[in-house]
Amino acid sequence: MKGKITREYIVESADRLFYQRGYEHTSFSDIADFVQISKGNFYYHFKSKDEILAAVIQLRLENTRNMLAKWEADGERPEDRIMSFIDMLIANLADIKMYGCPVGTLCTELAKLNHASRAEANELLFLFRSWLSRQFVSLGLEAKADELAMHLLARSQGVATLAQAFQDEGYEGFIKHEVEQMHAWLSCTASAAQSAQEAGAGR
Amino acid sequence: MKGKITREYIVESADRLFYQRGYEHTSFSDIADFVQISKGNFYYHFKSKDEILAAVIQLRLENTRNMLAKWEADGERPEDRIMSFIDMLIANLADIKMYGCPVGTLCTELAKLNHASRAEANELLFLFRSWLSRQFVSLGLEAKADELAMHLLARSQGVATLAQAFQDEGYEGFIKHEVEQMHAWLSCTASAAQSAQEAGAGR
DNA sequence: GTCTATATTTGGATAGAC
DNA sequence: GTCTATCCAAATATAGAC
Repeated sequence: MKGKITREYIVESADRLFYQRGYEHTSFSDIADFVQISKGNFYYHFKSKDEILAAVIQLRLENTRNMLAKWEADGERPEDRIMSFIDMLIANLADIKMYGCPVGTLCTELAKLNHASRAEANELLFLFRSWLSRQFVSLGLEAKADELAMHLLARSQGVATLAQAFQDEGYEGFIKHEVEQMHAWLSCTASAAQSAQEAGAGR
Repeated sequence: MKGKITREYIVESADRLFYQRGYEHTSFSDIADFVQISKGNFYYHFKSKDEILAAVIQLRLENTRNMLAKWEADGERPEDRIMSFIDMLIANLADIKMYGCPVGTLCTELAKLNHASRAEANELLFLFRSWLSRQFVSLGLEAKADELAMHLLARSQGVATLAQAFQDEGYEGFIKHEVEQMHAWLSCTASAAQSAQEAGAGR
């Protein structure tokens, strides 16, 4: 069962390295060095670099699904659940400043490479989009749910991009400020939805 | 003076290729093939790949400065000028769907590569930021000008990222819808600034 | 200024011993 | 399952002829 462990360790390391350095800029040797195995052994576990990328994306998909399920279980109201999404920017502040959003930067890179795994990477984004969309539906905003989901997703992507580019040249507290604004936007959207529903019920 | 022309042609071609395929993923041969010169000749004009990237960034900086100056000259009110920025998303719709934002994607890539020219690429983003900031100052929003500039910049970056990732899977008219919302946000911000100023003047 | 030819290095990938 | 040794292709870069 040693193989299982090594394989997992490779995937986790590659995940981290791809995030920090980018997929193309991370070589087999980089991963092998990090995991401290020989390149030959590496190929016992993965036949190609594409294959390891596919494994990394599968791992991320799984982790993301678990995270979304947890948010779903933990958040009482839909607003609370959406808040979990927004607050990711704060929870991962340090990493985002250094390496951007792991999902967005991967999708951007694979798009330029025209890589075979591009669609799977986009599925990561889509997971967030459809999850957010469902939350907005729960808020009673069926008609605009997907629009609102895309809007919020776009804003968090934009914040991550600028946070990484400017790092500490961004005005102090840029991310926190944007997060606060997203909170405000969400409260506004949620309460508007509620009064619309009450008005509908009162008719 | 043939050299001047060739050099310029190389830089323009590299600019385009770096945008479409990414910097690291574009090889010398790719550029040489595109320009239809030999690799040997290539090195007469540029000693290294880093050097050509630097030239490409300088070209983009120059083009950006010219564009901003034109917007400045053409737009009557500050709102109109800011609108020019927002409408870039529409003007470059097709390219953005295919390749994302040329500035954002370059900054993201160079950040991961930890590339020497990273700071110069960021300067491109900074050009937009400080220009937008000045427009908000003209609107009478000195105190919040940089915040508002960063906010708008982030939103346009986010829209570009999602537009590229989802391409036609995004709901129909995603970019246009977001642009409309940015217009609305801008009108709202501008008129609030105006009434604040009038209230101040009326005191 | 432009070419062909070639050197150098790196990264992806394989063979075969242990 | 892991290693060493090696191959191959691609990419950066140089030398020298025209």
